[in-house]
Amino acid sequence: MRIGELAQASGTTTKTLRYYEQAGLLPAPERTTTGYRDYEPATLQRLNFIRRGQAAGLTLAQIREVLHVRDAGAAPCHHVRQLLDSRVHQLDRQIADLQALRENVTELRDAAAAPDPGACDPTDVCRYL
Amino acid sequence: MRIGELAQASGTTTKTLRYYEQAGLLPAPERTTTGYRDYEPATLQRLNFIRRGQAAGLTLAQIREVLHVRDAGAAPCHHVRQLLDSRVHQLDRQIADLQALRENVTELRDAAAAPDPGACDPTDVCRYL
DNA sequence: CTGGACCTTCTAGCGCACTGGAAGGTCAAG
DNA sequence: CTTGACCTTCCAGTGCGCTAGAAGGTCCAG
Repeated sequence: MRIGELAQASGTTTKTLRYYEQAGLLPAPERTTTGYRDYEPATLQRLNFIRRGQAAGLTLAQIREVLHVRDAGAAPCHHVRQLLDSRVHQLDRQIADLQALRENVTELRDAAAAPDPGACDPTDVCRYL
Repeated sequence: MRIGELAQASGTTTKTLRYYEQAGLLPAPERTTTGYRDYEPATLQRLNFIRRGQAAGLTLAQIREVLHVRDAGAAPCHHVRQLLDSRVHQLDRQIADLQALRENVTELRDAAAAPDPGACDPTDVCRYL
């Protein structure tokens, strides 16, 4: 399987595949006599795993670690469980932060929407922010 | 007011102040005869405005635009109102996205927490993701 | 044999908001 | 006079996940 095929099959680009290899997410594949990369079909599973990890908001570094655990022969279940758990907590924090921010920005916007356009203080930049 | 003083008064660093100048957020200040930057006290207001804008999640590019409107002599109220309004919508989208993601990741995590550690398919990387 | 699609490596850039460090000038206290 | 804190400019790097482009080799259909 050449890189272009794999790119198409996995819905990514050849650039990205070479980048993943260099980043340690994909093992260096066999080469044809002329130097072309020659991937095993199983690489597709690996790429799908990477995509699922990304969809869950994991970083490539985290995904790479899971893959390395797997490559070392161990079942990464425990590791994955921990990652997902801390990701949920992180999302909770992010959501709470954004909601608080939304409150503040909404207040500012409502104040700015109130009719009183002439009262801006020349010594300040803008009384609405 | 020298750059170090201003940095301390505004709770930032001299590096950041020079960066803001280069990025068009602060006007180039006067210089002493020996080349030191000599800021007007009003710069502190400007920096506070920048900080409030950042706290609302505006980018420096957006803040810079508001400042330029102000510097051109116009009241930036309308512009600020629009920025805040689109920022609220953006936050709504971000929050909704994160909440949906949280649902998905929680499901994955719960599946991973279910007791059945031996059933991993060797042809796949991890059945939990 | 030619053309075009594919492949290779390499270097460098994106956006964002800084941050670090080198090499040098200035200022004030002791 | 020296020390150390401050200031100057300039260049380069951070993290993240790619993306762009150059210069060249390979493969296959017509």
